[in-house]
Amino acid sequence: MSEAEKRPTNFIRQIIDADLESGKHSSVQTRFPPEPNGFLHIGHAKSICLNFGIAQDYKGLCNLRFDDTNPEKEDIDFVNSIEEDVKWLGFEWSGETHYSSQYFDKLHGFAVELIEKGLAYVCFLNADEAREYRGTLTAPGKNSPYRDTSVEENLALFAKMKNGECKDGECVLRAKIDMTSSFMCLRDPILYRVRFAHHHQTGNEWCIYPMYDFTHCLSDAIEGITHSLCTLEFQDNRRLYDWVLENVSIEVTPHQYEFSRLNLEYTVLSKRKLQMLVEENLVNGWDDPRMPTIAAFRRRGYTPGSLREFTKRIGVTKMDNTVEIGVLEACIREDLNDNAPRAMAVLDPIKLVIENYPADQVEQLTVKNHPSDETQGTRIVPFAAELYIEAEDFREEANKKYKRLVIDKAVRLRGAYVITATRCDKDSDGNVTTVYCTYNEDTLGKNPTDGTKPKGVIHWVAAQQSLDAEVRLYDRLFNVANPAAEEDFNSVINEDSLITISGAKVEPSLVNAKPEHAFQFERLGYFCLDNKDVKSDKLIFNRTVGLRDTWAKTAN
RNA sequence: AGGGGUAUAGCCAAGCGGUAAGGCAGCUGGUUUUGAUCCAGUCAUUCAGAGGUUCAAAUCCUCUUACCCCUGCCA
Repeated sequence: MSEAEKRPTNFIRQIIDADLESGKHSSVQTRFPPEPNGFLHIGHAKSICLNFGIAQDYKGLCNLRFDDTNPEKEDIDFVNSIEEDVKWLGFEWSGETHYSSQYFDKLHGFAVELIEKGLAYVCFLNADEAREYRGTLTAPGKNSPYRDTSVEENLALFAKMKNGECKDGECVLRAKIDMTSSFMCLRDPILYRVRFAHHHQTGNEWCIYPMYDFTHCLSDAIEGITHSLCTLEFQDNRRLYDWVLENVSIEVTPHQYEFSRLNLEYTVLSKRKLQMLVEENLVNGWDDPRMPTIAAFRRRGYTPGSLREFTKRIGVTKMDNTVEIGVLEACIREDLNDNAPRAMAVLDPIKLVIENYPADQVEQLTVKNHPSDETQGTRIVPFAAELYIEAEDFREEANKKYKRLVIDKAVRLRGAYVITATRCDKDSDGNVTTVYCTYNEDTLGKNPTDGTKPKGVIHWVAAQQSLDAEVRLYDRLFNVANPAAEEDFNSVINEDSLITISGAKVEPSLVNAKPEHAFQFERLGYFCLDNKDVKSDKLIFNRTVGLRDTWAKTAN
């Protein structure tokens, strides 16, 4: 990871610096704790880079821990995809993968300890009753009628819960804290619920499952986490996090710190909403390249480094924020401009016939793979009398601002000769089908000897030698900057978020393209071979991102 | 007066009592066989607002305002 040059600074790193200096901690231990109930998205990448980045920079460790306390919503497939995504992003977790479910025995023991201390009780209030007893934001709650059950009886009841003698939802184990607290999460929060569900890690061993607030802090403590980083909505929960650790017999090292979650314009970043997009078939799965998931960015041609750079640029604070997609695009363009080999592709081909070029001749031109990085070498590109060029790169007539092919005007064919258009053919609808031109034989690698210099450069492929390709052009999924605020997604979906071009022509060297490895199709943007779909008769390319286009901006 | 948080440029974001970093976006020029890249320049007399302390305030104090989060047997 070469981006380690300048370390980011943020309030969490400042806390760690202080903790290290004061001797509160001698080393740093973090963790990334996803629930395996969906795919990781760019918001998770922020957390991953924060946690693993801190571990790297401070020579500490970072665990990967699945927070798997809700078996009904979780799945082993998500465990696998999450591990894959973290590795792909370029991080290695400390030791084996951890699971909160590994600690179910210990957690149970701590629950028993709380009961013995008179700090937890089994409550038979149903969900509706519990809600009533809880009170509201402005009104205090009232004590459960089961709050004063004896320790002995609570122990027996909890044992029944554990032994499967209570029905689903019949009762819960609650902490005895304060039903009048202004922190709602301190109004006797639920620690355990009864759930006869098969768990992807523990099978049918348990029929009671611990809640997040009870599990997370203890899992952190068990693993020796020093700095437990989470998002802002858990700020209130920190009081419960600390309460549990203070009231149980465990060596306490972890402290929770909260940072703001990432919001990105023109997309949604909540698992629930992403799941909705998948289930309603608004996209083609979690890894549809229009999704903001790690898997989707990967499929689209984003590099791990570009995503890491993005998380570095957006920073870590406690301020609510919505980042413009331009920041993300700038990151991937910067990476790919330096590293993606160039190639030529024509998305909307029209024929170009060079009338003074020998009809049966094919030249094998040597073309640079990168305009300024010589180390990327060269490749062979065939040149012949019949080529394809982009339909929008030709006009019969145009003003001086149009720097492409116009009748009686010259342009450079990228990496080849200077040509001058002479005439064109059109179909019955008036669309240009073929452009005729002459070429200047003495312009390969140099400007015309008459001192003129063509004002434009256009890309091309040789007609006979080119390959057929399908090209998928992606754009933002939503038409509004903040789709999450919308009640109905369907009304703000961008109908042009995917444009499939089936008749593209690409240069022959692209037979060797590898999935996910982006090329710059000159003058068009960055594209990579799709890593999933395959067609026998043509290559399938995804557009990662277009080139910056200041001309399009002023033209419109 | 429920509680917990946050306010610095269009969007992110440094700053931590000594006179407003940086990135993205934008705007001006220059180079260029990609309308890309690259290069140079430009872009907050002011930090949500009002008071106060100080030689000195985005930084400290007081009040006000706006926005976000909290009433799952989700995480």
